[in-house]
Amino acid sequence: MGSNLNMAECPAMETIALIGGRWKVIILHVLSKGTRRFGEIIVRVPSISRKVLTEQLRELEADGLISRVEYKTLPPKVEYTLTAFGKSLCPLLSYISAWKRDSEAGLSSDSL
Amino acid sequence: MGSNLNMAECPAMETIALIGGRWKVIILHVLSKGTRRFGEIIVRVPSISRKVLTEQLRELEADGLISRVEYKTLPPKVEYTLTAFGKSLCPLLSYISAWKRDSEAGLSSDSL
DNA sequence: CCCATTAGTTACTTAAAGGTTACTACTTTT
DNA sequence: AAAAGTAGTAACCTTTAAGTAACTAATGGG
Repeated sequence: MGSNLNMAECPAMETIALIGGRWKVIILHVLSKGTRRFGEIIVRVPSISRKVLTEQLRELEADGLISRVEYKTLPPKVEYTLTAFGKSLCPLLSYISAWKRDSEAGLSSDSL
Repeated sequence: MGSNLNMAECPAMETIALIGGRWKVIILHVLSKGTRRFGEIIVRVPSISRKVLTEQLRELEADGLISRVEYKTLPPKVEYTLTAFGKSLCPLLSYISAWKRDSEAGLSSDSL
């Protein structure tokens, strides 16, 4: 408590807060391929529980990265889609992935 | 336990694991300006405790992002420096910051 | 009547992260 | 003798994240 001053001054930290959840990168990646239902997401994110998936989706929604549309059919159907804001994250995630793969290609990681 | 299969397949998640610690981005930012001693880092990272700073530095060192050099003088002196691998993160952090600032510039965030 | 289906929720437990306070080591300075 | 300075450690506590298992709602099908 009382240590969030830094956050406010550090855009990189705010971004990490947005995508730093245990499963958020994978969920975002799944949704980058298109709209998906709850059940479609869960089978594509191995070993996540329904409770945790629900939590992560709610947070992503609260942060404006995804939208949730509920159809009042039986059985229920809920669709999740990246918002424009969420889509704007995709190049960033690609960049992050690419950095990791490049670093594994051995350029500078064996300096120790 | 037993859910790390995904991590291994997701470079972006591995990167987040590297820089996702509560203070890592700030610490990396401080060190991007040059070699710093423990006491110099702590005054530049407001409200971090010595214990937590030590922990974060140890993790960054274990991940190969920074190096730690201890001088056996009195009083003690320890210097922390970004490795080449750590330096390779700087452009990525800039990119992440820039994305956040751009998104705040209002382009797509007001879609809700 | 009972089962399946979908998208959850509830209650509970465990693990990890973060934080506070006090203490240590060793030498120089007062 | 006591205090200052540096870089920590140790013991302990709190908060947050994550995970498990069982349960719900509403309806169609057998």
